[in-house]
Amino acid sequence: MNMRDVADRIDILRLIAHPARIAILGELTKGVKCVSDLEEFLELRQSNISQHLSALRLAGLIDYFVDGRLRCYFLRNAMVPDLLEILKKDYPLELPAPECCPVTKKGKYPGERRK
Amino acid sequence: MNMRDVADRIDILRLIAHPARIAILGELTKGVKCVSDLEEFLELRQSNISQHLSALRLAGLIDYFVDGRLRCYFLRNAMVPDLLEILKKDYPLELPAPECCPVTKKGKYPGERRK
DNA sequence: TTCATATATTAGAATATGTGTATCTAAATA
DNA sequence: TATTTAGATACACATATTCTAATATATGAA
Repeated sequence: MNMRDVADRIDILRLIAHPARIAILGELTKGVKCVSDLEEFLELRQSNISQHLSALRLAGLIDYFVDGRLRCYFLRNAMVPDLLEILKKDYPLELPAPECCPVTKKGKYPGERRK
Repeated sequence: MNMRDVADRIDILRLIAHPARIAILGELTKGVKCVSDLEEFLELRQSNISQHLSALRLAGLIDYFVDGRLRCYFLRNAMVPDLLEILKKDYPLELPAPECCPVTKKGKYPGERRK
């Protein structure tokens, strides 16, 4: 895992961070879906869905096979289910503040500062 | 966890999906840092770092306390470490395609289609 | 006080992103 | 062959994001 990979994954993160694309990926996580399946539960124009699918495919997150005039999309990237899970996971509302100090008030910088 | 929460988290995801902000959050995951600590290892103008910090704080991801003229930032959101971990985690290059068909080739739609 | 330091804010330009309309192609079917 | 259906693509426009430069503010030190 080098830095380039991390940069690539940040690009992927940015691509995914959109409600329609999250919804699409959520469906594809459950199984193969063709575009008209997706149209049923996304309140978006067909062309718009197609555009999102195209972007996701260019990024290598999904792919499709052809069945007659259907295009059957499926998930290709293993990071996606993990990301979707985090979006649903339960978290504490806030992490505890460092002990040294109250939040957004005065405090003492803990440990050594560099330089 | 309702839909509003998911939408909020997608917003957070979008905010985080930026190299500088990932770097900042990565540092804050290790501990409290003030702005000039961050300036040392981010190759960005001070004002730009300040802008990123401000955005992250408005979203509730981080907060700070004041130590003299330092602002000491720390992590406030528990989803962040999980996200950062995913960015570093090892994944198979590609998920297996559905058995029914070769990728981006002809195949048969698996199971029942709806409608 | 005055100065230096640490950080924030503002404004604007450049660029990227999202979406709609219209059009296009390929496959299935009458 | 002509039509319908499933889906993709092109273009235009609005909006959002990101960065730079300049300026402002607050604190501690001289």
